[in-house]
Amino acid sequence: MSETFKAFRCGVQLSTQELSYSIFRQDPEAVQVKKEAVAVRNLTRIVDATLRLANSKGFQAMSLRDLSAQTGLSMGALYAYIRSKEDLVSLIQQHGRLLVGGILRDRLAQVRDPTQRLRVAIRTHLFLSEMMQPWFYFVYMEAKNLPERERRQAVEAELSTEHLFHDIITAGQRDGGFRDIDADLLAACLKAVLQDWYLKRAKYHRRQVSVDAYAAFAEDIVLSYLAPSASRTRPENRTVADQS
Amino acid sequence: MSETFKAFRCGVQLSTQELSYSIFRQDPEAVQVKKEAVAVRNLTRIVDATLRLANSKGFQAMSLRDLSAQTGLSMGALYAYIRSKEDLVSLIQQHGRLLVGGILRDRLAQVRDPTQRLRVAIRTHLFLSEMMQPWFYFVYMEAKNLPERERRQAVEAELSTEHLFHDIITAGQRDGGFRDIDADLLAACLKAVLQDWYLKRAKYHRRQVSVDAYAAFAEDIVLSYLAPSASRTRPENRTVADQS
DNA sequence: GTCTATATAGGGATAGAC
DNA sequence: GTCTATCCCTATATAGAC
Repeated sequence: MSETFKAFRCGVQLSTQELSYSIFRQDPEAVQVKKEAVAVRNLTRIVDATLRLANSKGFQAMSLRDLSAQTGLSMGALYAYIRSKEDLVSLIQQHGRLLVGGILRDRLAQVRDPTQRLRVAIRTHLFLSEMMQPWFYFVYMEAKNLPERERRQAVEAELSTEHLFHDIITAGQRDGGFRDIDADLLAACLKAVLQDWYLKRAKYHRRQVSVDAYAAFAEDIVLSYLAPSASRTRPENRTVADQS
Repeated sequence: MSETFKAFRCGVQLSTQELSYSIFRQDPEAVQVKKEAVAVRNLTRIVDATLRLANSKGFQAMSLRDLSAQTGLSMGALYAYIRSKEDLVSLIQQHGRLLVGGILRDRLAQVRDPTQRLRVAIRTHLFLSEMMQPWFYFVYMEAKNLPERERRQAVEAELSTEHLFHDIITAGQRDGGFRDIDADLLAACLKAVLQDWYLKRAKYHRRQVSVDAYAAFAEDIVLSYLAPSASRTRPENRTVADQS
């Protein structure tokens, strides 16, 4: 049986606090405040407020005075944590990608069978975006507004997860019994479906669709499309029970 | 055989010029310039430049000075065509929706069979977004930055096309032989796949995927998922030839 | 109808006290 | 480490000439 979101969440260190800690550790010359406890606490506030404000009105439209009000820090204090407004976007994107990418790689390293790899890739991607929805939404929406260098990194990161899907599919076509379908297009569409989960999260929440249900659906549509004509994949039994 | 994009394009009046004409006709108190030829020509320039600039750096980040430079109109002249920067977004969204929505409705009114309706809905949606890609991209990306009232209209419009897909699917489940699949989820995923076409257009262009090929793929994956287990839908024969 | 010149506000960023 | 006060620039929007 596949892992549920509840189980997944317990085994993973991923939050805006982790992100802030990563910024504090790796960019010491960007963060002037040296006391770890204070720095991480306030950085976390800054990151959370930035995601909240930018996701509701856009990053450009969010002023540092808005940010100052939301975090409880003064304008001057903000600049003890960031070098500039632009710097803030870069840090959030960069370190978030570091965390998320690492977890996805770790999870997949343990699986060999193409069908299982596809299932794990789908679920992990969805679960990560569920835990960090504001970050995923932010990166997607603000990517085009970044300076050239950062923008290219964002596009590359996105393509690399698409290539991951693509490689799993072609591997399955070689030796997993998958049908001979355009792997490029299928990977792209799968990516689009997974992205919809965090882009339209409010809609799915309103309809009471759980991330586990969405994952099961995504797996089913892709795997049954890839399965040889005669046999359709049966969706796995899933317990709705909540014990993790 | 399904209609190709080339054929579709010939039978449809849809462009930023049509959009500008719609603005000129319906918002006479917004546009101070009264000579139709001049007004529509300059409005078209303004709309085109706005879409270009906003889609590359974001609407907020685009200044009216940028717009002035791109259109060749002075700051003062711009204000003979729009009441404010915010007004500009509203007009573009509103009138675009009017045009696009009308065409989609017209096309579907002629078809009864659920399978054919689904095909036509998919193709029409893709073809419209192909003809007006900058507009679709703009509306998607800037929706969340709109004032409350406009934002709700944008969300409603999006949900209404999703409901359209939903209704076709459930109709097909009643009397078209479609499998009993969660119609809500499938409609949502189909929408996501169609949106990916205009959101990631550069990627598909680079890979030389034509809109006709993408349409065929989208139809195939959805219809084969809905088809009863035994029989898979065969993709229709498609000519690659260019005669329209 | 279109231009130049200007009013006015709000933004990012910094200086220097505490 | 954090605050207040301030600098300076750019943005939207308008006035008034042509």
